[in-house]
Amino acid sequence: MDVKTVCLGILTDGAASGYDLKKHFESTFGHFFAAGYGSIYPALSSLADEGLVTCEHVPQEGKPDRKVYAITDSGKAFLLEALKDPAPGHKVRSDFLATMCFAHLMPAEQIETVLKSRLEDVDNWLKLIAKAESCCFDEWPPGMKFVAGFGRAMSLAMKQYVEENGHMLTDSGQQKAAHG
Amino acid sequence: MDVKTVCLGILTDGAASGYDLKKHFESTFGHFFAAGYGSIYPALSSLADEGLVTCEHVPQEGKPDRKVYAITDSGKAFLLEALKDPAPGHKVRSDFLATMCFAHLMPAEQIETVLKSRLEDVDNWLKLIAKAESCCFDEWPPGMKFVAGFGRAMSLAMKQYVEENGHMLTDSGQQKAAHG
DNA sequence: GAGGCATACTATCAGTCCGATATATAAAAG
DNA sequence: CTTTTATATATCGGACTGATAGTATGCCTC
Repeated sequence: MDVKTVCLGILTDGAASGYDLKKHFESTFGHFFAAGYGSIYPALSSLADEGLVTCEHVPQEGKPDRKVYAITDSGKAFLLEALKDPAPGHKVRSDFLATMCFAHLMPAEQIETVLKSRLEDVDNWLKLIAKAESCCFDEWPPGMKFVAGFGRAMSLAMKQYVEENGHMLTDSGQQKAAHG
Repeated sequence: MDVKTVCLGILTDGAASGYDLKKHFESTFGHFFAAGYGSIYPALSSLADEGLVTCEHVPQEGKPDRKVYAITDSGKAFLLEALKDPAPGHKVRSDFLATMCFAHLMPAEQIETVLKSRLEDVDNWLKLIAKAESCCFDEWPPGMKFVAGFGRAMSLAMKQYVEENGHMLTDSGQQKAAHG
């Protein structure tokens, strides 16, 4: 499942520009599938080349043309085929956990800063999910509701774990010993 | 935090070959920071070029030389500098959730296959974490214990959410309607 | 009314990473 | 006797990330 395929999926909900797609990624997909302009624009060009989407140029005053992309029948067929993967992956890439593995090499103060920033980050995700739900929940297909709930459940679990176990990293160790 | 930096961190625990590092990534780091040979070997070459690690060639009969890498003082300094990032990220890239967003385009049977495979995957992670703990828990620094517990907490939360909410995706919808 | 910032819209590029693949040997399993 | 598993190395194309860049409008503040 690459960015191209996800763009195609979003387009099943209506035509959109690259800019629109980016906002969609930020608001709804951000917590589990990030994509920036550097992925989206090449993806759309490539989809258009392959005939999976059409591109309509909408001139605007003073701004660059809006390029509005719409999915085609062969695009829909391609998407349904891509959705047949029986075991789609779920990967985590955590600089946070990689850093914490080496907590014994860090001063306690630095560790606390990192834990705090993680909790702030989680709160931002929770707010983002709540915001997305408050605006569109009733219109969402069941899948989007499932995914939003998933994001909330994982965020809450992370928050709870960090709050209850963060002390492991700063209690009793070289850090405290060096202190007293 | 790139693969290079994590390799450097692992080498603080003793000299190792690229092959050893790969096993380390699989057993302990796998659930939050995956890396394959395609990342590890170039990382080690580059670290050696920069003088952050040394490389000792150990000849072996019938097999290619073992190249054993050890961290240098400037390597340690580089690592401590890298660990100063106050807000290291934690990213999820989930083909699973991306697929579920479009569950309304999929037959119920396919959805159930996907959910089942996710639960199996979670169980594998749990087993992997338990195995790593059973062998090394007492020797681990606090950071590794924290990280293993984190992995378990998140895996259990995911399992629970999928088990309790998976029905949302197959109950009441085009799928059931088309059925009856 | 000048400066700064947000919003709207496009796009590219270097660096990095991922997955598959290739090569070679040997022991263990079937 | 053939396949699998383990030990070890390494490369390559394609994909993705994060930063950067350009251009125009409008809003707020000093």
